[in-house]
Amino acid sequence: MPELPEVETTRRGIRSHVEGRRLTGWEVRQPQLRWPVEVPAKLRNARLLRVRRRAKYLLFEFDEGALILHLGMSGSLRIVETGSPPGKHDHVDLHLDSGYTLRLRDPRRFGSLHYQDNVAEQHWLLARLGVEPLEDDFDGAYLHRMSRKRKIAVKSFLMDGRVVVGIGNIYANEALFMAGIRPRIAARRVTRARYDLLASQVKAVLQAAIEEGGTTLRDFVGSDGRPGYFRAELKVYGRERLPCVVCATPLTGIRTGQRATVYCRNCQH
DNA sequence: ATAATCACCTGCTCGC
DNA sequence: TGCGAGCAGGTGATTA
Repeated sequence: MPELPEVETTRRGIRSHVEGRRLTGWEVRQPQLRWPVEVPAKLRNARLLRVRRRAKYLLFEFDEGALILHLGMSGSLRIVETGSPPGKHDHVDLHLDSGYTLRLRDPRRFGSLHYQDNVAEQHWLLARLGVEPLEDDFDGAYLHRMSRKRKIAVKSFLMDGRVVVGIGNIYANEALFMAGIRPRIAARRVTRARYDLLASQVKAVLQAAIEEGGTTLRDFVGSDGRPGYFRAELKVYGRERLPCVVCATPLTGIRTGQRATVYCRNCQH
């Protein structure tokens, strides 16, 4: 489940292989991802200037527009030699003038590939997104201000992409644990001071995961292309009924808004 | 307007 | 051993 750190790790892993290259062609073997795959004909021989990230989207910028890629739940990118045989779930190939191909694999097909002329952020998928969690405008004051009328669980609030992007289920659980906040508390009832702590813990856990991805980053050439998932560092996610790493109390597993939620009833209030 | 639910899709685990 | 059921999860669309 690529979350923001995994997407960022992917970006760093592939950028040196694609930036500055021309797109010589492509193959779309399965056009039905979450939305129909878009690769306009005018991109042939276009130069890929750079790869950026916005939320969990990877933006491949060309002179006149950008391809907008989302890895969904099961997507991954790898760099392969052009002509190497695709696997069952290798849905899209982008051929580069280096003799290599950027290959998208996505077994569950929750990912997407769109094209947007000019600035990628003008695309409807990106237009209403909230702030980036690692930028300075994401802080306790922002969370406090945005939550004043919100009755939803603070965990659901934290995962609302119109508020702040890139915080999926795994890191929402982790950040709330680190901040000592119970996931089901109404967002509007969390104090400014506690939002200060929550914002800083969100940054810390995402940054740590990105650095972990950097250290465990596999070679994106010829490998399976999947960055590490920070598994060893997770303190609550996937650990229901196991002892809390701080106080040894068995962790509580619940569901908030259809999502698996794990917390420590002793450490989080 | 906000909140809750649904839908998309496949691989994997589980119980029988 | 085989098989259906349930689950996982990002996020836009739909319903309440």
